[in-house]
Amino acid sequence: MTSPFAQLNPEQIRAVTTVNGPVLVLAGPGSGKTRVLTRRIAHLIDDAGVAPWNILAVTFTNKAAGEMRERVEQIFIQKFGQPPPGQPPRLSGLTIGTFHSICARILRVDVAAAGYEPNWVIYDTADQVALVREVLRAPKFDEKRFPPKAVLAHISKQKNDLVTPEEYRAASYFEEIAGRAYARYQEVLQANNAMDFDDLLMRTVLLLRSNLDVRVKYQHKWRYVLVDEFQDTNAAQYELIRLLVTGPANNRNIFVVGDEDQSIYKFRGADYRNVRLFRNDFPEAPVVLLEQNYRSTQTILDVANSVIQNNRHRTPKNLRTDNGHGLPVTIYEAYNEVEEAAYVADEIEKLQRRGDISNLGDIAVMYRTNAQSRALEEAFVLRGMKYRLVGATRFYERKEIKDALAYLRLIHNPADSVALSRVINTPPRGIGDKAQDALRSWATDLGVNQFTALQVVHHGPERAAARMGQALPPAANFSPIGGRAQKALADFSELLEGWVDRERAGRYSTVAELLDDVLLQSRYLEILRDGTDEGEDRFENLQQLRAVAATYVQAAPDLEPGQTPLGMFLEQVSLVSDSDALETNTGAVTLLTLHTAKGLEYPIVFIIGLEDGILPHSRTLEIEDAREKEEELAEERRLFYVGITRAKRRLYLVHAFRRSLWGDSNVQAPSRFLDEIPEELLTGMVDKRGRQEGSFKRMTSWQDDDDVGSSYGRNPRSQTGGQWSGRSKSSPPTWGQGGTGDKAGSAGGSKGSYWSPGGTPEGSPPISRKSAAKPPAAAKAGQFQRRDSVQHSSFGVGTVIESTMTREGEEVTVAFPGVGIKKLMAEFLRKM
DNA sequence: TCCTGAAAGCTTTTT
DNA sequence: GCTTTCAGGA
Repeated sequence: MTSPFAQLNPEQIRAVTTVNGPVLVLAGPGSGKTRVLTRRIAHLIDDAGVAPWNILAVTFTNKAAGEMRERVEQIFIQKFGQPPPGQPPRLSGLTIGTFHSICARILRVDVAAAGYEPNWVIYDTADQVALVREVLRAPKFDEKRFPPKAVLAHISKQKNDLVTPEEYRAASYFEEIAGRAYARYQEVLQANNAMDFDDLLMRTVLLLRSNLDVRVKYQHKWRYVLVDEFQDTNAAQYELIRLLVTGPANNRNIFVVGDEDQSIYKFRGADYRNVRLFRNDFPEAPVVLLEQNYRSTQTILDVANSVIQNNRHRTPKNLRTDNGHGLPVTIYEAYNEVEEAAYVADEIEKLQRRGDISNLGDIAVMYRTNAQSRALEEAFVLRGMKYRLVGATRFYERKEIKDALAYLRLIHNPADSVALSRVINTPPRGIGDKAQDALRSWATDLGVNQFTALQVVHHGPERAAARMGQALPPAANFSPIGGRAQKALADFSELLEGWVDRERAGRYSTVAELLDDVLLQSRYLEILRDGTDEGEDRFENLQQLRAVAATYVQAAPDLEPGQTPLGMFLEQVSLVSDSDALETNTGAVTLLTLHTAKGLEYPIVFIIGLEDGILPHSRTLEIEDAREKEEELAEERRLFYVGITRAKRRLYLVHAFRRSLWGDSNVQAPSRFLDEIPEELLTGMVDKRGRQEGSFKRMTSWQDDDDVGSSYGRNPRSQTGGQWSGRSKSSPPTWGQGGTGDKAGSAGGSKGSYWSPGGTPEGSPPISRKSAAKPPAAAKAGQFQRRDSVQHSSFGVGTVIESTMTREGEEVTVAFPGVGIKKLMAEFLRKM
């Protein structure tokens, strides 16, 4: 039997085998830290005899948690062979998860101690903004000039720093207003029986602080705590783990792994100085440095080193590898974002042709902001190259999904005013702003939630009070709502009560059945499926949601007491993110932001948009306070560093000379970070003269007539001809339905089959009916297909990329060589 | 109350 | 350039 440590180097073995007490591992990128974590878990269980249920491992994403569990299982399979069918018994009870999911789990059990009802729900960012907006609208905040987002950011920061409304002290007028909003915001959250992401952490910490019994319970439960990506923990998260391993039991078995240089979540409250805090709080902890890199070539590491060493206040590391030097890093300046994307795509084709890669899945293209994916997508679609977009339009942020979830959330927790506001008039049912305002203020007067007020409107005060078993104040006898609005509200109440009653009675055996009821009886589907492609698209998304909902079954064995399938489903969809579903080896190029790239690796990596204003981001460059600016710049540099160190074999650094950024096209200076890379590590468009003069700015090869008096003395290259036809205003490319690139035709064949019995009242395919009512184009529906050659009177001959049916008729997206990508109505095109 | 067209605002990054 | 919000008319 081979030792589980066979593949570890001495540094790693030391980290793993120190069983008791705190350990701090400072791990460079690609140093096998995940392996160290998994080996340690295996070692604890297998060699030190620790029970799996006494171990808690915290990771940064759910995906990382899943992978870690898999890898630990793998170790045991290697040692003991395949376990009998079912869970490997050796690992049952082992807890691996994100901070948020672990907090949700603690709160699920002990939420009453935190002052919540068991059917509480989690608010996402959009819900938070809606709630802040509502709070700021209240009369006592007559200053409307405070943007809800800024106020929310401030509130969020307080929570992440564990500053309660009572402890809060304002230092400016803005902070004064924000502080008052914070207090009110927390009140409303609690009244709604809801928590936001920050609450999950803060309330758990407050619970453990105030309730010794609960704290001791978890101290006995989790005697060994491991934390990955420690540099990205915030104050609340750090306090949480401190509360778990110190105090009454004081086992101090805390094992943290992190890399200061990869801290990229400051905006979320993360503070890499937690590493220093840890050293203070656990002075006895050995510090293990992992500097050996198993991922990249030495050249890539040298580039990474040369960049990151410009940050101050860091523990210097010397990244080294035995992988050899490999190829120099390629640098390329594109004319604009269109050519940038074309270069990336062409280069990938070249790599493919040369056999440098076996699989498109070996390649990742990384960028600072999600908006940058657009040009890439267009280039990839044009070439028929498979790609996979991570993030961007996130599934759970789509309108129809949020609507459906709001209905479910409201049924689960009728106190949820945000969900109620979202669905009360969606689809339109005659409850306008006035009626909603009346309901809201009447509920406030009565001191009840809006669902209760709705029932009073519906049944009258006596029957409503009897129905709910709740006494109502005398004011309940004087409803300010009458006429049409009353009828509309009563009808809505009837629907809602029906779902709530049936759900509480356990009449739905799966969450999908409830969802079916909701979408049909609310006539949501009927309105949604209006015959447009977009409507069908959204319908398909709902089908996907339904598929997930169908797995939440009433009789599930793993349901915890007091927990319903609906509750589990809602918690799950709140805590899961898109990148969690990120599969590897899909045979497609991965497009992702530098942030989501953390923890991943690819043989070939392109980093695009390396310009001042993009990376580092303009928000950073605009900061006036010098100190703050330096810190933010350092964070941007770390982001770049993270990107560089994802690459195993080849790295491309790409920037554009011009870039269209919200409408206007601007000349872009190459990123200042590029100046930090020694020339001998680079190949491609490196201009010695320019670098001697100290700036990349002078080495551009593009001439631009906007740029009067500039020193761009050279001729523009002419290779790609008229691709951008002079001024880049020419083709602002707009794309189909907006960001559906990640869908990849997933929903199965049952299109329109279920839900259709009552889904469209006529029972007929709605598409033809509705669009037939519209003039000419519909008659020749769908006459164009991808790859068709077409002719246009002024653009000439082009190739169809996509054809979509809209209310107005067929809309065709065509690539015209030398002109660009155009979206046109079918009647302006002739098939060739 | 709802729909339409115009205007404003907007973009870092994510659990 | 795109999306959300606002104002005004049916």
